[in-house]
Amino acid sequence: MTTQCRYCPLRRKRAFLNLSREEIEFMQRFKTGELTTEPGATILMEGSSTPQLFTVLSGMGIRDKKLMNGQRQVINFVFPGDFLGLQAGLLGEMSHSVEARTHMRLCVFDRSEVWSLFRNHPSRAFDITWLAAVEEHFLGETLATIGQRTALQSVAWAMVKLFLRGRSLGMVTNNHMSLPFTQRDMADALGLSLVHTNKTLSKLKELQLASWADKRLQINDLDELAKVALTTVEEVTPRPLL
Amino acid sequence: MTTQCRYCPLRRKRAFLNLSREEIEFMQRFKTGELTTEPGATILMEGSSTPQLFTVLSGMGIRDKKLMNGQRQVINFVFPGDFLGLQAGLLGEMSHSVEARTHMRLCVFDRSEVWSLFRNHPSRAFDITWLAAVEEHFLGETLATIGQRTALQSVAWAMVKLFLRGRSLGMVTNNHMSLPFTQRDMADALGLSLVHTNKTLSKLKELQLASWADKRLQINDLDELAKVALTTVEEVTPRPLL
DNA sequence: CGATTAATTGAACCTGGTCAATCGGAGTGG
DNA sequence: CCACTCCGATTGACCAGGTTCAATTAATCG
Repeated sequence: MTTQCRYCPLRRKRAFLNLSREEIEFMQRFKTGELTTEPGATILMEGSSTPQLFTVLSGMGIRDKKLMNGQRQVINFVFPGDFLGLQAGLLGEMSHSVEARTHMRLCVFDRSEVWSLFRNHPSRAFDITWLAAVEEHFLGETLATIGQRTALQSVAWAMVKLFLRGRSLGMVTNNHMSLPFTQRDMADALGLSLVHTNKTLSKLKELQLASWADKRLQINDLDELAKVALTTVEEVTPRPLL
Repeated sequence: MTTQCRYCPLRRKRAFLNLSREEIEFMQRFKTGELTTEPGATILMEGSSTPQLFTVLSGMGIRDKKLMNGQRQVINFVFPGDFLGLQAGLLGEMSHSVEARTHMRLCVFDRSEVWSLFRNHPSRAFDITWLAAVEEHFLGETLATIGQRTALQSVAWAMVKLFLRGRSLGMVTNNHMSLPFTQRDMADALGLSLVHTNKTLSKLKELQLASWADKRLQINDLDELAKVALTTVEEVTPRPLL
């Protein structure tokens, strides 16, 4: 028994734009089921072409890709509300994998319906493109981070971004939020070595800016952290939810 | 007097998918003019919200963004057929700038018509999303490059990608193509220093794999270069042209 | 001809990587 | 309940890929 879209708990969060009743009903027909996965599970595999698209209902994960010498690049971190599989849906093949890092619940859509969505529901098509543009925007920022920021700036930047994203989803209590990744995940996301990532985290803790232990992130001074990260604190703009 | 879409010289190249006559006529109505720029000109500015979208008819450029300490990250290189301004068109604001590196001719579209495009022409809307997905794919690869590849691998990778892109556009003659960027552009694209980029280029030349001088790129051994770059030689898939 | 921009080269230095060992917690089997 | 094993986190020592500084060359331009 799957949740009705109209009762979807995500829709109420201020991180997401509201849909009209009619739009919600359409998404309900688009939806073909729900998927539940355990931590560590691979939801989408690089190079594969799955018949499904997903929206994350709860839980967190990572997108990553591997190069032929075995190294790994974490593309970004997956949060509730994220739309997965656009690449497979449009290009026919995923360019990265998606792995669960916690228990996850996913809303499942049928890839073959994407075209009918474009044909019959331009506003939803627009939303998909909107999400793709946001993703592109974010990847550009990440590129600038890995390419230009120092290790300390990079780690600080990642923490600011993760924290703001979490806050927009109501996951923050008392400057704390759950961050169920490993230091290796973070290292591979920032193009740093595991060892140096660890030492950099120690330094941020020592500076009393932020600490991350036992899968929990605590931010002590967001503004100062952002300053170190060469960025500014900006609320995440509400996004469409599919 | 601007070119009629139906006579657009780009459409004939095998890098692009064919459109039906009806689709071409629609694009003709969507098109509002042409823009010509000189090398160095800024076509779109980071943070601005321009009323225009562009398709590159000829010439090359770069997309880049600056961080608050003055450093610059080149996001990628702009080729004929590229669609510019999607971010401003959808998100209302560009997250990066676009600068011309040669004389350029651009096809101009009106941003306010984007919505009508989604409403009335789902196949074109689909194409826009397709392009956004390709862009996302490419940025992921770039991320893996900057994050995981060594300097030699990175520069080799960039050359392979640029060469393949150029070849798909018919810009290659005898393993040569025009590459009107500076070493600084390349350095900022790969997150390397100018000096080290220069030395790495020397090494690739010394290895008889590729050389780049006087704005011309010459590839001597594409397969071997790709091997150094930890990648494979894959033809660029034909893309929609807007 | 001076001024500016891009490319090139050498040398010193340092951020961050590699290697290696240890620790602590969670799970597992005896 | 303890021994054993894994895995992630942590720390120190050493090292190198790549940065920074600095100087020179070459080409273009008013």
